[in-house]
Amino acid sequence: MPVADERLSREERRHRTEAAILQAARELFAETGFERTTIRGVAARAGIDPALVMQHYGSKEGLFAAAARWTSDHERILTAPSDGLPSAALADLFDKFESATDREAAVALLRNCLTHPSAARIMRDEVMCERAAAVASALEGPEAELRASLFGACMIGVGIARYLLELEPLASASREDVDRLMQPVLRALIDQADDAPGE
Amino acid sequence: MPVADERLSREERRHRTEAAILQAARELFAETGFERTTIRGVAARAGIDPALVMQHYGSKEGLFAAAARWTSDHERILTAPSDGLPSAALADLFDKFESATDREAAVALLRNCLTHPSAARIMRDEVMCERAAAVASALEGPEAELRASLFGACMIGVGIARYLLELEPLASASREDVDRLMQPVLRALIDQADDAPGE
DNA sequence: CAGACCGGTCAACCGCTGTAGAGTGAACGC
DNA sequence: GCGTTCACTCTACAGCGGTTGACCGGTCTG
Repeated sequence: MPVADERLSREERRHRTEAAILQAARELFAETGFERTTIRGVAARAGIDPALVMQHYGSKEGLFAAAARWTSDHERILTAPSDGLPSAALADLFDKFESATDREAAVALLRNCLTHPSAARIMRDEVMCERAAAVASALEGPEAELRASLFGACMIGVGIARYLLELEPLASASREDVDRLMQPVLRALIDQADDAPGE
Repeated sequence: MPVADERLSREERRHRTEAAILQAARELFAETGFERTTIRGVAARAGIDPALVMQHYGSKEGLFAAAARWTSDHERILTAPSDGLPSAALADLFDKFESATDREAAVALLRNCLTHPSAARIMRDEVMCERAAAVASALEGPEAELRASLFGACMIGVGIARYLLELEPLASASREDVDRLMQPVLRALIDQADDAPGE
């Protein structure tokens, strides 16, 4: 008894089970991390046989790679005016972690990026690196790259504290309040052109 | 062949092997995380028998609890004047992660706090909660707790980006540069008493 | 309609890992 | 000196988890 006992075309069946597996995998990777989620657990949640997971994704690694994708639009940051950059970056973060469709995948990636090699690689090379470059290009003044790094670091910190560690009162605060309070924080990194290094 | 083939008192031997086990455990927990660290691996690195680890620490959980301790002096933050708070907090972070003795334990805790339940608990309850309270008590104006949360979030972010993900150029930047650039950032959270919520 | 095709299931393998228990020899207290 | 204690080792167990290959039954194609 796979996806449903309706009579469906092969193609349609395959598509639905792949989606079911991916959904289950995302949930478990997000909740308990890579090591503690088992193929059997994913299969059970998806209501299918463990071997089927292997058939579709090859290995647990392959499953994770398919599940923990970070779909990001750098344009939103690139096209933002310099003084709208904090809002744009925060909105991107909020959208991702409060979207019904992207949340699990984003949490799955973020939760594992400290302990799982390939998650760390994606996080470092595909997410942070490109975003930092986008931010840096928008910054003026000295040490643009370093300030962009710190910008990214603060964003990671807020994401982890709010959505993974769920520290209060940050986790329950409204999106607007966080946005308002973080604005001057991030702006401090943008407007440091005058505070030249002490040479 | 335990600690060394010298002839030592039992007490001394016990003490030395416990230290060797703890050192090996800290390194591995810090490098590869809790799940990928095996008792056998720890024992091998310490040059002793796996069963000995169990005898000393009871279980893998017990070993981790002993290895990932966060020794922090909140006084440094509590006694800091309001405008010296950023420096104090950053200095505390730097000291911990650049100290030869504390680094491994701190990395071990931080690396596992997203995937390991007890590490998450320590991080949330013992580290962040107390520190946030200390920071909040130093803040004035509305939303002190929320601003303290964000303060902590940024600190976590910098720690993770610099010492775990090792994002460049942040990871290689000098302590002084990071301190200088982060000062106005953290100060923005402290000095927001006037930007009252929009009511 | 017959044979290939393919999504799906079942049962099993095999290596690894946490953990337990019996045993050993040197250090300790008397 | 002598029995006890204790750090330490060896061996083994039991369970789990990723992965595999044989098999089944409905769907597709000519």
